[in-house]
Parts: sequence; C-alpha cells; structure tokens
Amino acid sequence: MNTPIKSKSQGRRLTSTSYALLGLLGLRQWPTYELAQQVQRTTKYLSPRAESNLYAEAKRLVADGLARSEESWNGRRRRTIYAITDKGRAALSDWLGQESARSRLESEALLKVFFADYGTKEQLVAAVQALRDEAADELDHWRQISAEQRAGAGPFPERLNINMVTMMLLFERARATLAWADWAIEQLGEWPDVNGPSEQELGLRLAEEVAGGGSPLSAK
Amino acid sequence: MNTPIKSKSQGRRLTSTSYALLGLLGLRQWPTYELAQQVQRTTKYLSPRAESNLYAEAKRLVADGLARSEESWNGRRRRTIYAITDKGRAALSDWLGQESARSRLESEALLKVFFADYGTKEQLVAAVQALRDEAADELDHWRQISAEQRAGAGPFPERLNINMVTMMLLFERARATLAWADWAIEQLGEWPDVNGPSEQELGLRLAEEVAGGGSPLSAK
DNA sequence: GGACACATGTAACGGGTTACATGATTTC
DNA sequence: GAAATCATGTAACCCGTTACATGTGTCC
Repeated sequence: MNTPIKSKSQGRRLTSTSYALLGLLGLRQWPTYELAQQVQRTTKYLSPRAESNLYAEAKRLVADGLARSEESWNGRRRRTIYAITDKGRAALSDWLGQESARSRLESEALLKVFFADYGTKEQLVAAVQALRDEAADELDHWRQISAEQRAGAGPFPERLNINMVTMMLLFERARATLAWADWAIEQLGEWPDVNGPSEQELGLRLAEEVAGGGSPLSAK
Repeated sequence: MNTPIKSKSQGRRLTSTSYALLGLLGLRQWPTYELAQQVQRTTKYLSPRAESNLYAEAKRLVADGLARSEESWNGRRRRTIYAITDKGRAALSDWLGQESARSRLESEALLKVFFADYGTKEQLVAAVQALRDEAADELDHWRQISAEQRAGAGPFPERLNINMVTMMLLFERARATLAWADWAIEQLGEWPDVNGPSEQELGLRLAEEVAGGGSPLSAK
C-alpha cells in the first residue's frame, strides 16, 4: 500500500497558548518554571491553561523555531531557559494584525444556576455563592497586583499603562459578578422554591427593564 | 501478543456539554437541529461548543443510556429526536450537588490588548473595539430574548425567573465590558503610542484606586 | 527529618475543533 | 432555478486535560 506522504510540518496553526507564551518571552527570557508562574499571574485570566501544557507548548515553540531553549544549572538543579527568536517576534506582531476568535466564557457554576430547577434551592444558592467566591478571589488578585505596582515592586513598570487597562476589564467584570451574586442571593431569600415567585413577577419585571434598555441591578 | 482488555466503558466522565444537553432534554424532547438552535440561544453563552460536537455528544448520551433517540420523518426528511431517560435525570440532579470547575474566560482579543505593545496603536484600538462589538452583540441578544419573554412569546415561561436571574449576570458583564471599552478608547485617544503616557500616570492612578478598593471607572 | 517549594517533565486519553459532505425543502 | 435553511452528520487531527513521576534545595 502507498505510504501517505509525511508532509514536513511547515508551521502548525498557532494557538492562543503559543501567543501567550511568545508574548511573555518577548519581555525577557524565562526558565520554564518562572514562565509558568507568570502565566498564573497574568494570562491565566484571559487564556487559562494546565501547567503541563505550558511545558509542552514551550517545546513546540522551539520545534517551530519561534523560541530557543538553553540548559542552565542552578547548583545540581537543571533549568531550561527559553528565549524568543526573531521568527517568534515576527509571528507575534503578525498575530496582532489578525482577526480574533470570539471570546468565550465557560462556567459550570452558571450552567448550574441556569438548570437549578432540577435541584434544590440550597444547590441554587451554592452555585451563586461559588460564582461570588470566584469573583472575590479575582478581585483580591487584582488588588494585590495593583498594590505591588503602586509600590513600584512589580516587574516591567514600563508596561504599567497597558497592563492596567487590560486589568480594568477583568476587574470591572469581577465587580459586576460580585454585585450580581449579592443581588441574586438577596432575591432568592424570598423565593418559595427554585422556580421563584409564582406569576413570575420578578422575571417579568427584569425582562421588561432589560428589553427597554435599562439596567435593573445598578438602578436599585 | 496479548490483546489488552477492552474494559467495558461503564461511564465516562461527563462534561459540561453532557449536562448542557441533558438540561435541555429535561425540558422536553428535541430533534437535534432544534436542540442545537436552543444551545445557540442559551447555553452557548455559558459553555460554547461547536455544532458538530453537539451531534456527537447526543450520540454519546444515548450510548451511556442517559438519553434515547428515535427516528422521525418530516416528509422524506429524516430527523432524530432525543429524549432524556430516568438515568439521565438522575445524572443531572446528581451533578447539581457537585463542586463546579472554576469558570474560565478565553479571550484572544483581550490577550492582544495585553500584548499590544508589540504592535501599533491602531491594532490596540481595534482589539478594544472587537471586545466592544462582542459585548454589544451580546446585549442585543439578551434584549431580544427579554422582549420575547415580556411578550409571552418565549418558550418555557415557567422558567422565566431562574432564566432571567442567570441572564442578568451575563447582561451585567456585557454592560461592564461595553463601558470599559468606551472608557479605554477614550483614554487611548490621548496616548502618544501603545505604551501610553510616559511616567505611567494613568497606570499609577488606576493601581492606586484598585488597590485601595475603589472602582475607577464607575467613579467617573 | 518532614514538608514544601523548586523544577521539569511523561503518558494516555478524549473531547473539541475545523472542514467537509449530502440531500431535502422552502422561498424568492 | 438559485439560494437559503433544514437536517444530520463524518473524518482527521491535536490540543488540552488529568494523573503521575522524579529528583533537588530549603526551611523549621
């Protein structure tokens, strides 16, 4: 039988993971461990990835010629240091000119809120509370980062402006989530069950305000 | 050579896709096409999936005994109708009692904002604009859904309350995004380049307000 | 001496994506 | 008669996840 032509991989389609790492590598070179930590601080919130995949992606970047790796020794402890190449910088700036994939939210807790009528009111409240906790954690994270930056203790101070602008969106979304959760928990207190008040007064009122262009929560 | 034991799959780990479909199937039975449409209207915003994967997942649910399928004919056009089973309902209510995976945001456009200093100011503005457009689309979507519900034209009116509570979070987040984008574009107008004003006054001010617990955007 | 952080992975698996296919029916 | 929508998929690929492995250095 004919062996299929093993075409030389001349550039896989790069993913957001690729660009997240390339972006960080553009700032300076990193040992993989620190790179992974930096991802935790920053890009995790825009493009979350399992740690093991970061190690894998770094290797792929090297295979594609977008990064270079170098062995280094810290005592008897081996470290791999990654640095961006010119080809990597080119790919990065190329990417900035391309259309972006649509943003996506993946939220199991909110899915549970949506389908809460298959369960108990306690489960509904717990799902809302989980979303509240997530948002509170994230707010803390950004507050801490902000405190470091204000104290001049953060890395890359020259990136402070763009950094903060990016962060503001996540911050404001987290604030909105927190406000929503508090509002929801208050509302739910008065519900007889997971279906809410009969006649759907609440739902109708919300639908009317939203359809009319208003914003029921901030109005209150 | 020994054939490895093909262990009978006695229940793969179900995914959010599974529960999204089970949740919809719990409401009524659906032909796959309408089921996929319903996903577009609703769960897409909490757990987005490619259409082809919905067809695949529906088959997996049947294989697991969580749903039943039935052939049906609309003229000479074949349709597959899916319905939930008792086992499916059990899995669904079981799920509601479990811990949720952390929510995740995946946003290529925001990643581009974050790494905008590798490109031009126009590209930065374009990325912000893309986020604005996404949010505006989503607001329109929820307004339209709300209008239908208000008019009593929506399906499952008994689910209006829980439905609207879920929607309010997405609505408020979209509003926050829109406000952020408008603010950001206004700010960027005054920037000399992608690095923003020198001395990072803006960034410092934001960091101070965020760290102090304030909310720079809504204050203005 | 034990825990914890440092540091870097490997193995296996499958879900999810993109791209494509195919035909029927309705609408203009 | 073409285009759009209805309707349901298949094929190929690989990224991303989970779970695990392995050893070093430091702190108390």
